[in-house]
Amino acid sequence: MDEQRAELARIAPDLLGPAAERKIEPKGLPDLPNVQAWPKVVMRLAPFPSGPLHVGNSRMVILNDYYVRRYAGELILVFDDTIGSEDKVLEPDAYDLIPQGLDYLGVKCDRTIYKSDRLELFYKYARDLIQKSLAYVCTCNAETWRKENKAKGIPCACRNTSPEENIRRWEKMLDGTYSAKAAAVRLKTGMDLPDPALRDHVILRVSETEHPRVGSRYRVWPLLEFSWGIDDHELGISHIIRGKDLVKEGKIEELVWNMYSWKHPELIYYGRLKFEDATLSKSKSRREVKIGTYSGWDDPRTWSMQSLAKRGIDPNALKKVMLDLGLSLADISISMKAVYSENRKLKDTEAPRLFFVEFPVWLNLTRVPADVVKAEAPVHPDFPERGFREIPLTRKARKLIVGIQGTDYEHIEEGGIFRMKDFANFTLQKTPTPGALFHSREVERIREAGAPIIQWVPKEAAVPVEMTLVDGKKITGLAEPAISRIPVGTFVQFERVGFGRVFEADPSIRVAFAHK
RNA sequence: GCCCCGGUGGUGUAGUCCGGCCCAGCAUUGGGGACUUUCGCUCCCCCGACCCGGGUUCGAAUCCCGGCCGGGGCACCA
Repeated sequence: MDEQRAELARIAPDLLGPAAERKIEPKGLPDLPNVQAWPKVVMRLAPFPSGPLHVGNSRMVILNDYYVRRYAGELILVFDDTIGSEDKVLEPDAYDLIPQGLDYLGVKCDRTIYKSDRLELFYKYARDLIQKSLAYVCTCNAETWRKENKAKGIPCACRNTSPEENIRRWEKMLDGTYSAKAAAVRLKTGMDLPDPALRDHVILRVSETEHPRVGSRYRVWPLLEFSWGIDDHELGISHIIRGKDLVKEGKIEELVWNMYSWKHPELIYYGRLKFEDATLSKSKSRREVKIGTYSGWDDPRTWSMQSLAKRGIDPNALKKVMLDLGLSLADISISMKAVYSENRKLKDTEAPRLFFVEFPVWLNLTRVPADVVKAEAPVHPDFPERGFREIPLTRKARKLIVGIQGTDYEHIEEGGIFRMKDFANFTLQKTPTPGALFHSREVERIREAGAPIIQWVPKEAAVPVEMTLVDGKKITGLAEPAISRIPVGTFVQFERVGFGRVFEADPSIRVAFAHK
């Protein structure tokens, strides 16, 4: 290699220079294509309001927001609230839940638009396309059309009817003569297209379903590919970043743009994203929230932005992970561990430390010097200036009892030495009424022995705490008294247990577990 | 059946367009260690990858051809 390079330097030195100086693309996300062709980068978020934003949807939001900021562009929130279908149902609450999720992510939209306000616009274009014979009203049975026409690439009789006849049929769709399924508008994309998925796709159809915003004012609704074919142009969208589940729709959009000779927004797709440790199902979440098996839209099992906020997940942790995925078209499967790792880095320094014991085994302590009436533990080990939490050691009927984690009790052998963190060293007595014998106070003794240092709670002052786990299960445990002075909303660390956020203090303390 | 898209360590990603700065970088996970009165944070170390086969070339993760494997579309859903 070096020899070759030397040889090249000898025979053609000028070839080396430019190569060496060639601009290396910055690491990270690529530039947006063809930016110079647009007066301004304009992008859009187009959620279907069927529920709150969840971790899966967040990729779309984060990516679009990132690029809009990078190019100082404009971001439009467009509720893609066409009528949907039997399994894609509009959820009225989503109109509030989605903006809440955007707030959590720190995403600001320049304006908000509702697809359901724009039906007349789509009708205008539909009529125009029909008049130009670029679209037709098809009254064939959907299933037979699929089998006999689409699959075989054979046009149906409706395709060749006159524009006048088609306008008459169009009026019948609007006035209710045609009921749902009886007729639909097809775009003349071409029956001879090699890809059957694209052949004369339906762009508007009849639905009698009531809409949460506009009620039953409209009975003809556009499909995504058509409404966006129009709106991406009408709204001046320059760049579209979305999942590759929409590439077929993108192709149909392009056909619409071509029919009107409109400039094409740049289409950028990314692959499917799965989480190894999170099952994302809006319809299931919706069901469970409705019947009350989930605590609400902030239940951890929904994986909604609300649920992450409740658990104290920093939105920047999610953003970091999502941006790290880039714009690859490959389907990927990642773990929430990546988000948790970022979150720990971001929030470890702020989290006050506390002791929490889930299934306490009560130990009767003996030979603790009488002058020991409290223990002091740092609020945060790396920041002594934040002070200490006091853990009172109150005797009752001359007994001093503390609780340790059942698993710790199991793991420490009879007579084994261990340390109750920030308190003292003991030897364990696995007698019928478990106890522990005071051994010493110095932590050095434990270090030398390599013995465990565990968390504990005093029986007399322990505070009951309910903790919601990631799987929705609620466990009840006891925390040290200092937790009573922790404000609601604080991200805390239960030492040796994990991080969580106090989301309620009255009437009792409740914590949402975040991660280890 | 017809169409489309992917394939770099366990996971994700950079590099691929414009072949040599790549015996492949980064992050995370896992393992080990330092620090530490937490199984946290921080720091250090280690394990670990270009799907396969041809071809072009002085040189291929990168270009060409052929396979293999995987994902997806073919809804009057978004």
